[in-house]
Amino acid sequence: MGADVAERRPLRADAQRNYDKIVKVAAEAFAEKGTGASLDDIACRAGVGPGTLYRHFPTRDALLAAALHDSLGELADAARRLSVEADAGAALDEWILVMARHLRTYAGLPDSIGAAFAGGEADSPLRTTCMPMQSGTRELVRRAKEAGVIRADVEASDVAALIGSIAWAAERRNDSDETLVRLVRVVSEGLR
Amino acid sequence: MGADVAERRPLRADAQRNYDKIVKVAAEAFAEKGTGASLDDIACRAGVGPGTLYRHFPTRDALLAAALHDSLGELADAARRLSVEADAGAALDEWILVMARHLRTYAGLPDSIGAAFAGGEADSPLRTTCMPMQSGTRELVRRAKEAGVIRADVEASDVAALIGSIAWAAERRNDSDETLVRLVRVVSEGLR
DNA sequence: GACAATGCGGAGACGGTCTCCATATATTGA
DNA sequence: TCAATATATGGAGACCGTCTCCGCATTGTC
Repeated sequence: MGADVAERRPLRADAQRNYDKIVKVAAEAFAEKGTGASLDDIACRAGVGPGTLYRHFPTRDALLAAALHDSLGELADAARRLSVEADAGAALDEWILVMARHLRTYAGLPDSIGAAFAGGEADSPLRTTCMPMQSGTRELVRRAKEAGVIRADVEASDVAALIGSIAWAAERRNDSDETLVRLVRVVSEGLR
Repeated sequence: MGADVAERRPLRADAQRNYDKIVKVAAEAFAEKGTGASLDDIACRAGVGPGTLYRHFPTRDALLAAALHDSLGELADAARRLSVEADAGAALDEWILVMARHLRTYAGLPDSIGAAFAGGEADSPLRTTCMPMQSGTRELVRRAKEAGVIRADVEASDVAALIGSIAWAAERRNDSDETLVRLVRVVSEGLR
């Protein structure tokens, strides 16, 4: 949970302590209540005032990005690994599944990330943090197209949207991982 | 916009007038702001107090169901027409497209309907109103399976979930109808 | 015209978001 | 060690949306 950030000035010791505590509590709250968890409540549970929370994290997305920071690293690793996999089709299939599972970390995550990418704000912290998701998808789709294993009339952004939508549906229905796999397979097959 | 309802007692004349006006205004507001439009604001625009709105429509879903009432009828017609179509595969494909388009009537509609079906409340007015969506999907999937044109390991509820998720994604990205068709095709193909 | 029965409005409680600034704490350098 | 300064804090409160309650108004009926 080392949510340390390379900022202009290092934070004052007490500020860093608060920052870390807030991120830790936020991760728990998001896991429990979904991405819509009350921010004032998170501040309270972290033992700080609302003002403190909002100075460190001006928007909900900023806090969400911080809470997601570590696990997003793992996803970037997966992207690197899969992009050198020999079988481009199988690599894409696995990527889709890994992504879909990842988007179930918190209830509402596909919504939050979808909004961050759809909204105009290009410098949204959540968007920045989730860049590996986009770039990974783009790269793996590119390779799959190059290998001729998926149809040409589908864009990488479509694949990203489909992954998000599958995760959204699975969350809505509280699906088992087994069911998620079934939904993912429909999309994977449909891309062929 | 004949949102008349067969109730135990006919409404008093003024009450019926208010009811109709609220539904009319609500349809506009939902179209403009999505399913999350402010209810107090709808009441205000309809020239009634919040209390009046909440007595007629105890929940947001109840109002949404009333606003959707008419167009849902058209959908039921489509279901009837398609369920006697000779080509069961083509019928299912068209149904998926019709449904997906319908779910874009209001921003947030897939969310609202998804929650109504996922939530425990079996007598939710939105759920009741949207029954044709579920039964139509079930029937068309049944016929397609019988004809052997779609894979056996997919449930009707999976198809319903996939349709909703496509509509969700299309809304998020503000997709053109053309793009929606592309996404729908991926799912249709994936079911084969 | 009078009297139920029915329906209405809007004040206000509640909970969430987010801001502002007087106060408190950490850090620095003499 | 102890100012002096830079930095960070918390919580009161403005704002907005939801939803309820109940004194008052309107309608339908005899």
